[in-house]
Amino acid sequence: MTGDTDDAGDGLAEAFWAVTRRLRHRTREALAPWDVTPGQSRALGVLIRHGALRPGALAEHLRIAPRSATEVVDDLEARGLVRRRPDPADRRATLVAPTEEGTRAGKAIHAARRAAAEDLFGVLAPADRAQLARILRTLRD
Amino acid sequence: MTGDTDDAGDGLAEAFWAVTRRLRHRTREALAPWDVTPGQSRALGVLIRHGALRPGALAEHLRIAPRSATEVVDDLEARGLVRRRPDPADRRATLVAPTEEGTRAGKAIHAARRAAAEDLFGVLAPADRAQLARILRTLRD
DNA sequence: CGGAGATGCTGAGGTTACCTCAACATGAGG
DNA sequence: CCTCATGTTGAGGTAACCTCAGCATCTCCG
Repeated sequence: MTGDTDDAGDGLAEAFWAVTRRLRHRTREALAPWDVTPGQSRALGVLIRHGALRPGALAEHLRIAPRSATEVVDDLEARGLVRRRPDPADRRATLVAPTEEGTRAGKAIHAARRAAAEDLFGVLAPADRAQLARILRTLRD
Repeated sequence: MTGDTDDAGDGLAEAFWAVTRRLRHRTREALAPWDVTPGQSRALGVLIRHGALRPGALAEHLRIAPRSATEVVDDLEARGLVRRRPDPADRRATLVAPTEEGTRAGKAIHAARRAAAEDLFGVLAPADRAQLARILRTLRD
């Protein structure tokens, strides 16, 4: 009953994890020059895409607890990549926004991340690349 | 120079990460009934595949520090899934092997992990599945 | 208008999964 | 047999998360 999918399914998951590991490894290397943790770079990316956010909102985007967002922001602020300012609309709240330097770093990081992926997927023939993109989109939904 | 790969490369990496997250999420859910950490299940898998191993050798397979393997083994031993016995060939060393129950749990975990992947990749048409497997193997090497 | 309760941030302190370093027992070669 | 290498583990550290409690402020309702 399952004979026709046995090794295809099995090999698929295994191969997928292997490729994931490779991609993660390259991404990590590509991000090394900026000396930011993956969590920090994710946070910076969110802030650049969304503009100023409260720590709580940032936490939601990152799917971490609000208290943990405080820490990420602390770290990014210590590196001069973001700045806290009081929220004019609510005196309890704080708005976190990338600094000039943070925006620059964030964009460079994004580019490096993309380049790392490009480097890995670059070995594929254009047709395979299109196939892969299509299949991955199917799996994503 | 890069115009022809822009959106393909970009979408690819993004889609790949999205699928990875989905797969990780399902795998985590599938493993929940056993209440073992990913690290523990990896270690158990290695021990089942390789038979008795010294902590140091286990650490190499898991790519963690030897000291950390001691901890993983402690946890698995506390759950009754592995057992330590003196290495007859070297009185400094210890051999770690799955118990009967550990072997059973390890195999069940492996099956659950495979089923989770099968569940995700199962939405693909057989031809797509074959394409994906081929492309992933290319990327892996 | 004046509480009562909700909300936003953060200090304090815990957990997990890793790490390094040093101690101790044992092995192996000159 | 003495020295140096090796295998495991205790002690203690770190990073990235967590919960809980406290304080300031907002919001709404009577």
